[in-house]
Amino acid sequence: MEHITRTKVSDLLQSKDFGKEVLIKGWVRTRRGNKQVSFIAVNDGSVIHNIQVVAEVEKFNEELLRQVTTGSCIAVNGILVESPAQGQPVEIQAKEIALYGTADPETYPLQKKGHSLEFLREIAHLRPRTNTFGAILRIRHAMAFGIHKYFNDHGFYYLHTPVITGSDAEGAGALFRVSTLDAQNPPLKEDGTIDYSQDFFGKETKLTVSGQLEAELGALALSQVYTFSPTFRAENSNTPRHLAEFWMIEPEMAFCDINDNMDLAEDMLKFLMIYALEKCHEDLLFLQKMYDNELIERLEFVINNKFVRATYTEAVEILMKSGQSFEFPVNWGIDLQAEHEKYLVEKHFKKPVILTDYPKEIKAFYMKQNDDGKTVRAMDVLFPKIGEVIGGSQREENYKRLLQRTQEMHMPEKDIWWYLETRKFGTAPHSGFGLGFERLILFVTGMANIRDVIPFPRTPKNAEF
RNA sequence: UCCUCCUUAGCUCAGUUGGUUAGAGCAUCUGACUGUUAAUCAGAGGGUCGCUAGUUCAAGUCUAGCAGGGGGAGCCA
Repeated sequence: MEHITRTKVSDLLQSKDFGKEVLIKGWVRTRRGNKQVSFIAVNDGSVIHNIQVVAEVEKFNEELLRQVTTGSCIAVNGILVESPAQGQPVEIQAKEIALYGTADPETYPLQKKGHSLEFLREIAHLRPRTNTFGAILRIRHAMAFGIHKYFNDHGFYYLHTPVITGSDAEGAGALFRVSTLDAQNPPLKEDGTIDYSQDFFGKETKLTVSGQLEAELGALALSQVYTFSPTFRAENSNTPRHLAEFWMIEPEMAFCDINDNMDLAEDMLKFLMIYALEKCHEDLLFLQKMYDNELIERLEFVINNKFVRATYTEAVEILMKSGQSFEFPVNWGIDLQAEHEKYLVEKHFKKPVILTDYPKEIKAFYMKQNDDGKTVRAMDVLFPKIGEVIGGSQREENYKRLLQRTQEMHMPEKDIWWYLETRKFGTAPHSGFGLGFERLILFVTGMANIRDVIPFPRTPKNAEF
């Protein structure tokens, strides 16, 4: 059996080496047939399609064939032939079948027929074996690889930012505490509060919500860096667009203003859509057929249209003149709600939109203030269907103005003295943004729930697997 | 966290005004079929109706609480 090397199913399906002896290994999707012949569909995850193994029943041990059931794992040695039947270009005439692992058909939860996505979430340990999750996971890989490729090709350095942080500097939401103290009986200070000076790091530490502040430190030395890292939010968010643990991509560029920043965001997103269409065409076709019949059209739409750029103030005017009745009334100064963003993207502009120059009160302390004294150089990229996919800004590089904003927003200086020092020592104009990786994957796969685009989702009340 | 809907067989779902022994399709098992494609055909097995309490002669069905899940909203990426 092991005298030749294994070939991946993806390679065999394209092969024209008829008559050649091959070895495949994979998981059985279905077996059907009659007393004379068995057809075994085998998938090894290399491609969405299965390879059909044809076994003449009389040549094999009856007990062995009986155990080749949906979900079992086998190796097959045989001859690659052109398939005489419709449905597949090639198939394997089996000479030898080895069984690596059986799967009791009475208890194996995956059927050959479709399952609901909700049910598959309950068996996340097995759902990678479905066509849907095979496709999603291959696309997810391609997008991760594409992101590294894009930044590498554009002269960015991949900067590894810490996952454990001692500051809540970005203020992006509730944090998970990281501690080795005895939760039953923590050391207390005289005032009854927990004494974190006795904790592992000698201070209270959390899981990061963003690598941005550290990415800025990198940009102010290497000019162009990016992070691609897990981030954590302890918000009790129960929506199809939020995870407690998700991956974020954060480029940060010195000598770069808000317009350069927008150009980069648009160019990178378009590159990734093109990359997906090129590298994952069959998986996208499958997802389009099963879940979202406008998927490829939507990806091409993003590629072929220039993103609309408008200021927050212009957007507010459009919304006020729209005649729409919104649940949240519109006036200058409000944070735009999902319904407002949806109207702008899907009804008014009908294109991806980048909004800029938001009121400083609703944006983070580090964003560069405009000369009007009211707005900051923020930018949000809004996509159809999923809303905000990117949030970014030009950063405040002026030490005094940044310090003033940290004080106004009650940022503890002791936590971010190092960040402020970059503005004291060789400061430079710089910009960056954050891209939620799973939101990107939602858009590229056409999936509706973010729990279905990450292998093992972490959400409130759910850390199984 | 708020609003709303859902929870019945392994899966997807029916189940009438509360009323005898809770149904279907698929899956599984058995059998038939000389090349199948979500194969087809025949038969069989499979259920503490999410949990707890209550109303009632009687609860899958009505009420309350709890748990889990979906959709919408907020927080955001």
